[in-house]
Amino acid sequence: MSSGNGHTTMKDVARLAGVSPATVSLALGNDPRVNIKTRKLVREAADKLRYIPNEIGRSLRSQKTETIALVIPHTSQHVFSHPYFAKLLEGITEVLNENGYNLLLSTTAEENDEQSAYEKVLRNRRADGVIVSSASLFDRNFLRLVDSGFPVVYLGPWTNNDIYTVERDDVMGAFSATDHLLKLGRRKIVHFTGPLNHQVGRDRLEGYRLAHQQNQVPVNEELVIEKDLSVNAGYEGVTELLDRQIPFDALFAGNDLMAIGAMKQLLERGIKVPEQISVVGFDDIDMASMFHPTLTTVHQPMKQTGILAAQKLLGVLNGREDIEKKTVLQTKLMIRESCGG
Amino acid sequence: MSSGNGHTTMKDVARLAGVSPATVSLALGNDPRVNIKTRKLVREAADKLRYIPNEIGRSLRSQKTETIALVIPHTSQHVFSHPYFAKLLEGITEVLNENGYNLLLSTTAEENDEQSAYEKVLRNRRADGVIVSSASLFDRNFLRLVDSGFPVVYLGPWTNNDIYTVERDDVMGAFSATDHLLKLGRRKIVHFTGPLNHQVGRDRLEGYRLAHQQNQVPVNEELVIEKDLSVNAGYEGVTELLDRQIPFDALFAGNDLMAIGAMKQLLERGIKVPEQISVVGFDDIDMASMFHPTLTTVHQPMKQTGILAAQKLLGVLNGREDIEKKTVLQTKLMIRESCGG
DNA sequence: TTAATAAATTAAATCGATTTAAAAGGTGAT
DNA sequence: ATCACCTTTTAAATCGATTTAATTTATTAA
Repeated sequence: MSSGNGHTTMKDVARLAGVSPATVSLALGNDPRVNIKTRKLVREAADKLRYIPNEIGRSLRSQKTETIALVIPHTSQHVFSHPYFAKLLEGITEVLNENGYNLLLSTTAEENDEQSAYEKVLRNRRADGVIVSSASLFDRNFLRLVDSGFPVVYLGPWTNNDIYTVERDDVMGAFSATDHLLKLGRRKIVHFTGPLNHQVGRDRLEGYRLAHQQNQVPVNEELVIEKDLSVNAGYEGVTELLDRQIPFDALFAGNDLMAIGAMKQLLERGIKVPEQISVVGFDDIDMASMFHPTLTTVHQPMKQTGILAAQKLLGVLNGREDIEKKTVLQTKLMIRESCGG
Repeated sequence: MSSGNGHTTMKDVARLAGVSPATVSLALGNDPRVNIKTRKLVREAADKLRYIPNEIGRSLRSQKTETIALVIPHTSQHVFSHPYFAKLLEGITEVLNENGYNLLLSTTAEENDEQSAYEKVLRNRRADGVIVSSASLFDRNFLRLVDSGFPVVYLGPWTNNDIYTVERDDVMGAFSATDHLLKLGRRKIVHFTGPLNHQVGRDRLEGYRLAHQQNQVPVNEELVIEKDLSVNAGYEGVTELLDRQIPFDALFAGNDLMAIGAMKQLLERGIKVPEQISVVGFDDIDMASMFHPTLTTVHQPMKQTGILAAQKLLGVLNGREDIEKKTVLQTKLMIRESCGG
């Protein structure tokens, strides 16, 4: 039933149909140059043999892989556990499935130049394009990738108009959260920022400052604390604040996980949310509304980000000219119980 | 600097080094047949041109892709949002990265025969092997895949010894949870099962029954309720029980998400956990200990599952003979606050 | 019937690597 | 100088498809 190692190849179909491999290729591609009767003949032979084209062979010739890579730069792998990642993946796979594309998931533990996820996947030609999840600023591997002209969609803010991006208005999101707390009369608002070597963290901090400025409330720098975006960081952040007896009446956490960790510790210390401390998060993960009190948070369209990024990349790959470089998604403050008022 | 479309190919290296492509291939493979001085020469030329072999060409010839696929059968894509998936992915990518393998993520929305994730990825030859996340029983596409002899590691229980599996002792896990509740004196224990067309759901139900049997407590079939494994299912499950005024004093949820949803609804109805109702979950997701009360649950080693599955598959691909067909991971009851006692 | 033209098919090159078998180059013994 | 043998290099086939250019077959016009 097959030629070589046990798989049905085009040659097998050609032999059964009594035509040449070239005809098979054209016929299956429904090329009008092939007689309609021959086309039918070939299709029947292909069906009978359950022929599925070998994508590797096809890729080599066409210089296309019908695959895109999602690159997550040198990470502690915990990203996977972040709900953002799951939703992003949902969106991406939905679009890719609709368009018959495959998804290669690429991570690198080290920042190793040679073996960086960028070098590996891209120059390998294993994917036609990449979606790059927000990298730390000034990663030179990433910059090299951009320079190389390889199709990239970057998830996050980018200063100039060189590359395709899907971003959130983090400044505005953080502004709305902080502004809401200020309007509620809170004046000592702690902000747990995410890592400040990522633009996300910087932008949210900027929004926090902006809200203070507009409400003519000075920022107490002691209340701005850099943390990583984990539950634990939130938990420990509150521990430290309480132990150091720093007074505060609200917390704007860099993301929901931190907010959840913080609320946990506040609860354990017998501090009432929102009566004593108002808490606001960022992301609006599914769990946000499962806690008691339910978490007020800045909603960001995570799945939509994945959808748009994938559509954008496919658009670029298909040579469409009408693709805008920058897509900015708006956030929305979801007011629930954790901030009171 | 390059031959065709802008990428450095082996021919380019050969030209620069003044040797034939064949020599380049052998030299870079460090074949002793090539003179040591030539090898050095070639390596230098390759470095100078920043040559990276085209994996597609290599794959076509070697019939290997250095890629494995994680197949998630016809799913509502919500799987991604389940913490189990994230941890699994962590484990898998860790092993793959160590071994220079790529990961292809493959899902299918439909059960469509032709386009099933199995057909697509496997017969395409885009991956050397697959890890299949627990499928619904009797999926004929899956059975066909197994028959084809394609390297497969299946995540979940399998009746015979035909295929490589990594499984949990779900029966035992569910037993320990239920037994614990019974030992606490609970007699009307609700069980929200997961979908019963999956072996997981069946096994956990079996453990639930077994515990009753051993404790000589009859099972009230009205308390066994089939639900999907979501937060919402747990929430609504409790709503229905309360609305139908079915008395119960404990709940063993098929997973933590359901338990969390259930606790949410109990809280809203003013029913105290664990004083009035004891709750136990299954999985031990990170969030389990963030709730109040903290969730008693059956721990399963999710990341370890990924690690073992990946190691097993790579072992099979490398032709190792000492790989055991079946690996069964043990669970562990984590006693926290939600069940009292 | 033959020439000109159109339609259908196929041989062969190509994509980028690997690998086998053949060729070329060296060395030492006789 | 010749032969045998070993080392090194390379030509050519191969993997499985696509596509161009050439060939074969069919159709129409004269």
